[in-house]
Amino acid sequence: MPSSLQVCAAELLDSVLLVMQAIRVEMRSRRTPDLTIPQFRALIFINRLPGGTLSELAENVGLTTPSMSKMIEGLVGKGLVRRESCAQDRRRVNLTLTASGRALLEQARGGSQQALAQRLSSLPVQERQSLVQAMRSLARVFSSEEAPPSAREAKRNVRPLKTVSPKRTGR
Amino acid sequence: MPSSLQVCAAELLDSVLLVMQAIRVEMRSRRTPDLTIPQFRALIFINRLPGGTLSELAENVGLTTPSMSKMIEGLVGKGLVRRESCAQDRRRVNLTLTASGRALLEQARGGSQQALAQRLSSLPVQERQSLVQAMRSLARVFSSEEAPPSAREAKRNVRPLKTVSPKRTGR
DNA sequence: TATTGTTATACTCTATAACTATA
DNA sequence: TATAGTTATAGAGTATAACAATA
Repeated sequence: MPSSLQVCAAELLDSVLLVMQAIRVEMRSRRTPDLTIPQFRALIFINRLPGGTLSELAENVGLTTPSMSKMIEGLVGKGLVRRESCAQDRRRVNLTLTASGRALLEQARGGSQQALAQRLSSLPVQERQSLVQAMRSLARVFSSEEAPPSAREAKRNVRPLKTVSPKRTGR
Repeated sequence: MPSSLQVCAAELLDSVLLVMQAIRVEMRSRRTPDLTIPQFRALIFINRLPGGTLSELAENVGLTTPSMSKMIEGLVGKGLVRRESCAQDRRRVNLTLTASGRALLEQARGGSQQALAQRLSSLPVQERQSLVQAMRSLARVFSSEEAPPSAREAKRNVRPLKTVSPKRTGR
């Protein structure tokens, strides 16, 4: 049944966009919108892999290294991230969260989680349990460190292949 | 079991962020990054509710009306959206997709869907079926037109309540 | 010479404030 | 007077290009 895969992907796409919107609304609704979503994702990454480098982070979040360097500069300035040059290779930097960074991450995550929980509360318990199982399947498939080859290649090679850069800036 | 709801929300949050990242990577990887994600979401909304107004769209996507006005100006310029003043109330505008707009939306959606399908292909069929069910539960809970009261109130009221606007611009 | 990260510069997105047109 | 949308202006985010420091 070849359509099953496409149907599944379509349903996933729709639902993820819907849920993501709820997360955005929640993040915007805070009195102090402490974090942008890219910053949120950066903190999540650093928290998950402390001591990672700028390049790794940039690739994961999907920014160029100059942009990420600037973002990190801001986060260091706010005391959320610690940036230390690596002992073995002094060109690199090691990124870790400060206590404030961890606290803010937990707060942001908690707020989003709370907003989702409110919506989910209207689901029957059984459906919630199924949902948890499904989310774990998703996490397994999407969190693999090696991204699908096509995506990675495309991401790396698309720019060099272009002869005239169409000035696609600022997302 | 009160923790179950929180666990569910936490799993959902993690997974949605992961999947969203895959979608972003895919959209960025195109030769011609035709649409930003906010533009993508605007087209989705207009497609779902043709004839909607600028304010409705802005609220749904989560932009101010001036920002949305500018975005629409661009989309109209590209021939993707049709903007007509409303007959009953000539202050309002009715937004609809052009044929090109629908085509581009389908293309963008298809690309994202394809990227997701590639990841999902490694899931056993049974897990995919469970996933589809779970996504339908999610869609049911998150697509309700009346957003949870707290979120809507927060969104509307937070700015007027502030005495000193902390210049939170540019997301 | 190659690689990691930063600085310089420019452009896009989005916001707030002020305005126009209509109700 | 209140409301829908636009225009004016400014700030934040991100990109490309050029550079500095280290390997």
